[in-house]
Amino acid sequence: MTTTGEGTDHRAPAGPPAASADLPAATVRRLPEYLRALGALSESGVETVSSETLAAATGVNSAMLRKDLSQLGASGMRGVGYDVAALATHIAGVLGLTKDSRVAIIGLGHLGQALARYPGFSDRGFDIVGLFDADPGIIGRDLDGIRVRDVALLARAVRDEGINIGVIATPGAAAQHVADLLVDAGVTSILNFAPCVLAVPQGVVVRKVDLAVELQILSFHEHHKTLGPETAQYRRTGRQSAGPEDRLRRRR
Amino acid sequence: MTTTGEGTDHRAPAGPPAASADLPAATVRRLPEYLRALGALSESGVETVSSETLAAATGVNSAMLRKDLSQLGASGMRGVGYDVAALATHIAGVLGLTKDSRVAIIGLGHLGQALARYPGFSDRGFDIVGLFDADPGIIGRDLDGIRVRDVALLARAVRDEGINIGVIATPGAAAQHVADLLVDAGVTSILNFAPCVLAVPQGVVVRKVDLAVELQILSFHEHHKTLGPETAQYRRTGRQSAGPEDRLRRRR
DNA sequence: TTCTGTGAAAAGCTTCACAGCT
DNA sequence: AGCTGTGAAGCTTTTCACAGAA
Repeated sequence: MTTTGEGTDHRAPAGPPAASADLPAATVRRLPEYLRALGALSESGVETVSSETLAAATGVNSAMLRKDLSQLGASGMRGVGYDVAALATHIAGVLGLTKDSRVAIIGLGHLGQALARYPGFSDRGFDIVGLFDADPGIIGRDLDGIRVRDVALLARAVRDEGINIGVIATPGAAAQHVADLLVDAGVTSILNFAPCVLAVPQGVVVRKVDLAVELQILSFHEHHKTLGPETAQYRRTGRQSAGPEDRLRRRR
Repeated sequence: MTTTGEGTDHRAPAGPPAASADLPAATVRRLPEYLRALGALSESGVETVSSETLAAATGVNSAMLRKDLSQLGASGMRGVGYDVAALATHIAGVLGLTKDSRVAIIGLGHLGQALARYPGFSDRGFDIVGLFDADPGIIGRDLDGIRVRDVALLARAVRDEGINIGVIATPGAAAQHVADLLVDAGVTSILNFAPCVLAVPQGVVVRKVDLAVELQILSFHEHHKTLGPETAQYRRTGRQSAGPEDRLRRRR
């Protein structure tokens, strides 16, 4: 996503600070991983880290990590590495995590409830400010201090409460309707857990997570393992060296 | 999004018949989507479908769909399209869904419990046969008829009960240990929801789903919303999921 | 010396455009 | 006519390999 043939030929000479907008999609996908690994390092008291070490902690190639970071405008110190704290701050800034996002979850079946209570969201700067469902049996319930409201109130809540991310955890049949409500109310970022493709206008970003799809992909690999004994080469999963760095990771 | 340990495959030298093994990773990722759309079509009574229609239902380009299917060895009828039922059967076969997989979920916090009850798993041929946790307060509980067992019993259960997929939904700190248990017991397919990179031997496929990562990617796009929305790229409604995000696009 | 930043090459993925079957 | 199957082109992502800063 967001790719442009950039990277090398930045036309205007006097390059400003450096655009962190318009990064390659593949890079953006990896930034949260880097950020998480940096957080772990920071908690261990590490102050600087080499691309090699950080790459190992995130499962990528070190050259790619360096390229990602340089595209971001971040910079390390040759011969030394990257400053853990500064880099984390920089990445958080690029990801827009400096201000908390306001999230609504629509659909509070088992999955929606689990998402509502998932500590990883609030831990990483996402405020869950609205829970909505269409089932009268669920509306009015309290989940960790947030009351579930009728989905009919969604549009107003989006506007009044500054909600800018919608998480759809409804059954597939309701998902498009909910997406329409969100989009009409002005939400332009949607995370969709329903097993269906959503139609949304340009400018609205939808990311889809389908848990069953993940299992089916595993099934494929499982099914084809018997064939080509060593034709398929799975890179990266293998450990390269019981490096001293990976054993650390304590409390989140 | 999300993925880990994808194959970088080098095809075997001479390609005899037409293997459905060794498909490009990108193709494999789309197969479950095709299958879902075919299921929906089938329920609507549709018997044949064109690549254009099926592509629209899954949010991909029709040429790509055709290429995916031909790589699979499936074939349509020129001038007509694809037989819905036959194609669904074929894809299910390639994905190895003809025999049910046996799944264990380790870690039954909110997320694990939601996964244990997620109907999309059993609906699509995944039997959840084991639930494991380390917390005595959870061990012994019954979730939809399955009793949560002590994780100390995991290895034996894997062997005795033919478990071939492990789903890790523990906190990050416990995930590597659980992965080691699974691998030692012979599991070669792991779905990891814990926010950490797992080290596993070659041959073990790990897919990672990190819900917070998805939100952070949305945050990035939300944060960088600006300029040039004048690139009509996908007709009609927008695109879906981890699709191309484009913007500047030179004309040729 | 160590380790970053980056051209250049390689690999992979997607789209185009059209030949050719039904 | 309608639609598939596919070579070729274009684009993106990854990896290599090394110049050069600290």
